[in-house]
Amino acid sequence: MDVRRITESLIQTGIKRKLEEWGIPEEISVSVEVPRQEEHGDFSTNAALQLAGHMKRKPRDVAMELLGSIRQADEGGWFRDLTVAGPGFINVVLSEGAWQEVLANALTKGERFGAVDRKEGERVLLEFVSANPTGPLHVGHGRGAVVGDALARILAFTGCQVTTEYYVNDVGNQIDCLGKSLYARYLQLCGKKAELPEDGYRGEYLVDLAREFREEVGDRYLPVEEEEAFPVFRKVACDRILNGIRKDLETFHVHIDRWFREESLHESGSVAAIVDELRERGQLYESEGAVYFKSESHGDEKDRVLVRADGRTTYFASDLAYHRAKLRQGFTKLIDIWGADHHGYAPRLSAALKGLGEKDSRLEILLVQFVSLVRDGKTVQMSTRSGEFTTLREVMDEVGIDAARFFYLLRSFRSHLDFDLTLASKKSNENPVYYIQYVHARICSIFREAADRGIVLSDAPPLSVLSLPDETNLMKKVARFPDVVSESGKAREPHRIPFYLLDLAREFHAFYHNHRFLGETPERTQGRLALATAVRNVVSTGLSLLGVSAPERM
RNA sequence: GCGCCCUUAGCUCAACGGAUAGAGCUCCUGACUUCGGAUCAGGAGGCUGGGGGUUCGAAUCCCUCAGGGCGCGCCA
Repeated sequence: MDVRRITESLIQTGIKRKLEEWGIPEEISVSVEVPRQEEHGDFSTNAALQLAGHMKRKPRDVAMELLGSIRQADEGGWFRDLTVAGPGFINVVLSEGAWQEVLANALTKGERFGAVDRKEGERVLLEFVSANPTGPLHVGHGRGAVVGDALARILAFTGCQVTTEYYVNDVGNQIDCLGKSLYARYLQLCGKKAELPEDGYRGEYLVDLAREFREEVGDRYLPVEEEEAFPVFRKVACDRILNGIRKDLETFHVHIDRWFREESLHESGSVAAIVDELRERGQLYESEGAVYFKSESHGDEKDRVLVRADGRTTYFASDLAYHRAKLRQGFTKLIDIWGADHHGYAPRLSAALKGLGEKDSRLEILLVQFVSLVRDGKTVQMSTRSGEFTTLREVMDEVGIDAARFFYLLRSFRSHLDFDLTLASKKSNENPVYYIQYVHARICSIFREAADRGIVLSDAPPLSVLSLPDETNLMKKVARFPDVVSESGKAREPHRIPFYLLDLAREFHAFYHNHRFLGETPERTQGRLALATAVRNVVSTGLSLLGVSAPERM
């Protein structure tokens, strides 16, 4: 039950009737909003402002007529007050009964309040992290991981069928280079002089890995020819690093349903097939021995190589086969979450889907901007190649899972993030994550105290006693939750939820300070405990959508 | 050079084309004998980077300039 939806439909009904009367087709977009200012009511519509221009009438006059029609449409007394304000807005105040009805619904639904149960929701494949298995996850990957995971939770909660997937780039030059780097490290440990490849991976983790491997196999690969030894090292490096990544994500409570290996596309012949298909569709041509895809004609800035002069396919070819495979599995929406450094790649992929005759609107690419770490007010420098980077594991250890996830999600992923390690690791009032968790702990504490006093919340608490402005305001905040979650999912903006929760927490803490939950009249105590229950449920559900725990004690 | 993203309070950031641009942190001043002070109340802090345009209405859309980030491989 979404207050906004109910309100919106009543307003729309009223407007529609009036439009029919006036003989105006409903092509004008009319919005129902939650005003920023409380004095402007619970909801507000700009309908009259939008219509007045077309009708060549004064907005306020149009508003007056619409208002009458909306009032008529509201047969059940959902609205308490309708007024025309400012340049011609129609402001709406809901009746107390309406809010109480929502609260009752929130109590019935419990932790499913705000959830959408849809049998045939959109089938979404959400692909994220997909970091090359050439090193441990760092703080940048962490952001993509949490954003993707939270989005998956939000979409699932709002009625989508979501599958999460990690695309493993386990073939190609970079993996070859990784294998060579590990091989060099191994030889070095065996006391042999060996140089890392020019663009090799210099991180300390490969030395550790080489040591671990040598402890298992000893010097067995010392006399083996490089060509023979190399594939072994490549596989060992790739597998073990990927294993580390799996563990990191697990620790971080990031859930991946499927791990999709690039190599499987080669094994199954999908890559070759996609090249053939594009050739049949007349999308390819040869130049200087290489095969190009005509991506420029589909909106990319230039044509791209699919097959190199030496006959090997490019990463782009694999990626095409990969996305085609995803679409063939019946997903109606593919969401890819990429690091912002890959943004130039997006037009190429959409171009390719068009070239394959697919609707490119089924592909949505979200670009997550970079993360800088800040400690004690100073930026921590990072560089993957030199191996000087802060790993996700280190951040989790330093600030904790809850705080790390929360800090990642508190900002729009479309903007750069300064991750303040000093602040995030503080277990004090400066740290906003505890402000929210404290609401939950506090309410649990109230119920512990209630139990001690022998007070039990009844199944049908008298909600009509909740008539104080502070009580109504808290109810209103609770009632917004379904709308916030729904919008957060539609806009692909998880950060709206932490902001909402901070807002709710503020409202609750203020209420707590000014009123008592226990010790009033029995009816009032029942009503307030009901309200507290609803707040606790919303906080708990909201935090779970972020993958953050809701502790009973802190 | 070309392309994409960003620029909002001292700092970090919000704001579905709407009305007087909001939070947190920092700084200052206050509050509880009660259910948890990881709390609450108040104050200070802004020409939304500059300039044009569209609109009844612009932080938001368009153009332009300036500053910052990131791309522009037969790497992935």
